[in-house]
Amino acid sequence: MRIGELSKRTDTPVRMLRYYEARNLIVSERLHNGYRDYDDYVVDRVRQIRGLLDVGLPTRIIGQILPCLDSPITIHMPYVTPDMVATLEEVRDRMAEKIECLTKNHTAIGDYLRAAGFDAEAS
DNA sequence: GTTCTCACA
DNA sequence: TGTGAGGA
Repeated sequence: MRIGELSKRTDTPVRMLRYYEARNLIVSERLHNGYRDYDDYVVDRVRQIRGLLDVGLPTRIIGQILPCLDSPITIHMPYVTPDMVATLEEVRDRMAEKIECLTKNHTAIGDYLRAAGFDAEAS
């Protein structure tokens, strides 16, 4: 697919998609006319990138982490810088907080629905 | 109509 | 990262 479609499917500005590519976060082939051509798996890749970005990971670090999250899980850690470790720990903790918060609200809403007699949802 | 690259202050 | 120029 071309960049316009990828943009729609991932809800990411075309501008940012080219930016991610410049940062080596995603790759693309080139059509005869020079247009970028993306494989379907890139859609999930971009969503994963957006997810990491949302939690505060800079593209700089995502570029080093992403290869480790690829299909054949290659735990290849070339150069792990101290600041990279620090950033990851911080992000990991922030995610834990977010998960805890979500779990709490998930439970609360489930309880409410059940109490109101509208449940049917698996907890 | 779509995408491309380069570059700005 | 938004925006515009100038091409193909």
